[in-house]
Amino acid sequence: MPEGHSIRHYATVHSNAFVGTELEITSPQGRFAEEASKLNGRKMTETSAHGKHLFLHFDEDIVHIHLGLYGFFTGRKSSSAKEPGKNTRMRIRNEMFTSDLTGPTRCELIDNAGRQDKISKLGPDPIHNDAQSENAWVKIHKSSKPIGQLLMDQSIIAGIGNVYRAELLFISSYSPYTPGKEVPRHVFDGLWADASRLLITGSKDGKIRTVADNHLTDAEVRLHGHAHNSYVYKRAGNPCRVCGELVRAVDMAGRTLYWCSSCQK
DNA sequence: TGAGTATGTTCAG
DNA sequence: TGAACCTACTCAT
Repeated sequence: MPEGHSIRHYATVHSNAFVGTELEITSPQGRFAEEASKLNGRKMTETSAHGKHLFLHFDEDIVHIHLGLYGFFTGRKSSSAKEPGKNTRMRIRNEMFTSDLTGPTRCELIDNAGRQDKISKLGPDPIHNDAQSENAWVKIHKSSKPIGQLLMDQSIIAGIGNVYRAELLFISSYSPYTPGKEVPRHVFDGLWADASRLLITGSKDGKIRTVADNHLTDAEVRLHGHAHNSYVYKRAGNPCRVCGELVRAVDMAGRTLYWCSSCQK
């Protein structure tokens, strides 16, 4: 589920497993083979994340990864790691841990200037304690595009995807169709605070969890930890957890937006 | 077995 | 705005 929370999660996992140790780096699929051979045998020095972009640092060389729609990492103890599949773009391995990367939109070797360039095109990331929410507010406050579209724009706020977009707007009881310039400051502040809280919670175990316990059904409570619960995301045609009205799915700028027209005025 | 779908980005027109 | 990219999974045939 590659929204900002998973990227932060992967940054932490790779930092804990690999930083400071000598690594075996390969590209079983071959599409990262040249770069992998340059990194093979070296030490990872740090990891960082901004929005949906992950950076694995090897001194001046940095692996920039964007998972896109399908990309994911599989992590295992090296003692129990299987042979990599033919689609494994990159395998990172030391004595203790093995991480396989599959299906990323981007996996490339860049330098620090390249990393700065990527980050400069992104808005503030609510998962960072020192993020400047003011920069996002200024852009939203000037825009006539609907807030549902603006929240997904990575150059305004980095890290929010379709799931968090739908859930954040539901939690705020706000209509996704309100133009950005008509969104009051206190609503924006609430959205930002919730985004920050939910992204940080989600990054701890790499899962999106947005529904308060008192809004879960008994069956879902029994499945807690296994079920993928949401208020509105992918719940089109089902009754809203709060008011009972049917959740809607509509197209907004090419992406499916889920919302409750009764709760979100 | 094949079609359809998905948490995203980029580029051509 | 639509297509392309990339992979895994579900569902219908």
